[in-house]
Amino acid sequence: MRISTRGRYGLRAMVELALHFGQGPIPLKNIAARQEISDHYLEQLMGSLRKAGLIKSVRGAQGGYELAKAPPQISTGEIIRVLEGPISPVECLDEPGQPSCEKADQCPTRLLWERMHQRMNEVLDTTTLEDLRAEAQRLATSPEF
Amino acid sequence: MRISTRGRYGLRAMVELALHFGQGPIPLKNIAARQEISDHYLEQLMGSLRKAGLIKSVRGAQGGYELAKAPPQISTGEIIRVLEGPISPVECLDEPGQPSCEKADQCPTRLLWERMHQRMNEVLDTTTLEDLRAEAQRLATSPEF
DNA sequence: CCAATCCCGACTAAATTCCTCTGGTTTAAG
DNA sequence: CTTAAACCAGAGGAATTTAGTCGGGATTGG
Repeated sequence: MRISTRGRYGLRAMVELALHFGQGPIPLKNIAARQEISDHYLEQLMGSLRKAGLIKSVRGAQGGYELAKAPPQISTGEIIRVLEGPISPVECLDEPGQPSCEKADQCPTRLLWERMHQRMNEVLDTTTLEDLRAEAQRLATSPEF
Repeated sequence: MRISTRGRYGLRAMVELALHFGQGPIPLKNIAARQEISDHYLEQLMGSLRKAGLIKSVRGAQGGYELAKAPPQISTGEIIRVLEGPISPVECLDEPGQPSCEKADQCPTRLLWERMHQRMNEVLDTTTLEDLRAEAQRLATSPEF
């Protein structure tokens, strides 16, 4: 029941971009170094985030990545779902409309999974990148109290 | 981000036991057949549930398994955690007190993981086996309306 | 006794995760 | 124009986890 490194690293990279939002592109190498993530691996994650339209890339020398939208306009749900796929405790809840399991109408445990699913996604959709950016700033400015 | 077959199958078996609570031990073979789970595999899961004190076993002919407590006294959290281990989106939240990561004080993403962790476990701890037993009964008695 | 049933540990095939590696293409700066 | 910084794309592979299988042993009611 874990978020994998894709989601964790990717989210950290996004927070990093949020901290420098509006300051032009940040090279991947810098992010990778600061977050202690393998360049090549992070490159894969950034590719996914770019294809999803959450970040923009600038190629060539002096290039890098930047957020495609302002931090308050990006939910952590968008980020995590791009990197991890649908966030649900069981496969049969992946597609909202679809039952996807012919026994769904007769499945008592579905009640529990639906409750979990709802809560998890509620958190992801109401927490924005701005929240994490602010938290990062708070931690950096008042570290020892 | 999924509950594995251990948790899913084990929970279904527990609901089965809840439906027959107070009627003496149910043989594993019956549960496995009704839930379409491999006997041997389910045996492993029942072993874990027994060691955790959630079910009692009766050995020998006419033996089987039964709940160790009444359905309202068993939370789905107890069941799932026995079978899956701690339910948390990231490893560093496994131990409640422990930070378990030396950078925890400087980790902005922790905010998100804590929120998710709290909600997930809230659902697990407030949903009881009785809730699922009642749901099973409801689904069985009014299936087509 | 013996058949039904729980108990236990070893093993394994398949899937997933977490990367690494190679070889591009694009572009700013000198 | 050349070079080097940077992004891009996809193959591959080691380690881990998952989802079981298998074979036998222990207990007990009839």
